[in-house]
Amino acid sequence: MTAEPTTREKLTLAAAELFRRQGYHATGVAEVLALAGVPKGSLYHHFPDGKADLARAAADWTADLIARILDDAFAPAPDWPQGVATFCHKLARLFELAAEANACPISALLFDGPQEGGFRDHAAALLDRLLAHAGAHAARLGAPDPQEKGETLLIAVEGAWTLARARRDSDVLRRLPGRLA
Amino acid sequence: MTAEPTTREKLTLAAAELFRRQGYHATGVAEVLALAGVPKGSLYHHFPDGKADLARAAADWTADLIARILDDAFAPAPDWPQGVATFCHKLARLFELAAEANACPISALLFDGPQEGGFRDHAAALLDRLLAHAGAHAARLGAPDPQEKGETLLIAVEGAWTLARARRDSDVLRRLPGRLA
DNA sequence: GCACGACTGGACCGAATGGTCTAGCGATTC
DNA sequence: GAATCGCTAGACCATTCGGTCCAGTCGTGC
Repeated sequence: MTAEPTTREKLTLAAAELFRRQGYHATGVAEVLALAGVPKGSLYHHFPDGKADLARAAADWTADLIARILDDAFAPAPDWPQGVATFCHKLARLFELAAEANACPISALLFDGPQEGGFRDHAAALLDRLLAHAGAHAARLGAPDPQEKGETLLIAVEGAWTLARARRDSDVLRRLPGRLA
Repeated sequence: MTAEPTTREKLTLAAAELFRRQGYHATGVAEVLALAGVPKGSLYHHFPDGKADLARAAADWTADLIARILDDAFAPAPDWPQGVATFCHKLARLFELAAEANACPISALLFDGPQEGGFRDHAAALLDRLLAHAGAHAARLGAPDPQEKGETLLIAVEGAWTLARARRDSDVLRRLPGRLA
């Protein structure tokens, strides 16, 4: 059974959703609260540093999400190219879920955040972990130059998402595997 | 001789700079004013719609800048791959100019803007013009499938800039031509 | 059933934001 | 040299922002 999400989870999810759609600075704390259905007091109980804490939690949650999608795509794949294909399709579906104004989860959540407090370094570390994750899958599947393969995938996905966003069409993401071959 | 920039130009430049570094929403009008060295009244004289107008002007200016760099790189190139190499190197230099927290000019200025008033569509149109521009160079240089070539270049540049930003190192951009080959 | 601590609920606050308004400056024209 | 007009200058304003604070509530251990 799905347990009722805790207040902390509700806040993290709402923040991740809104920060991705509108960006960190364009989103008010009140909006997050409204979407989560949680009063202000609770936020500052669970996240003493307020909005900045929320950004960190949302970034962590999103990095986990991407890592999970990465695993789901590559674990059953017979080789690297097929894993890439599955991964891109999964991302395309993720793109389509949020029809309006959906920035790339990775860049939006990792780079639009509080300017102080080492958020930037934290985000860079998360990205490096994702890169290593992708590289590990490439190595496991026997792809040559796995590190580079992972980097290329991430670069391509990042760029393709931007284009898809501009066009409001996931097609670029869907056709990315062909372009990478 | 270089003419003294007009107030309008000073404001546009300052806005483009700050919006790119920090994002639209994270930048206050006062900051733009301070960097431009212009009082508030002048802003609302030249840009009646205030910050939103500023975003449009900054986006236009940036799109022109990228188009100019594109032309500078591809005009003297003997073939497409060499043009790509030059273009990437020029972008890497642009990256290094703003040492701190520099988002990709394209995505930052085109996608982080006012939510109302068709800014999004305007930005999408600018991006399409850039794509067409790149495609035209590819066609002129006799590259096969020029439209696709242009798209691939833009996707790669967009993604590579993101990675470069995370690492604060333009290396990814510099080595992009090799990756594309 | 009482005491306690974790958590919720929301009124409240100072600061900062984007935007308005009007007085005045300086060049150009008659 | 007076009138005009494009533009500058910055005081001022309403609103919204993120954040604080404390009274109340609920579940748990005694």
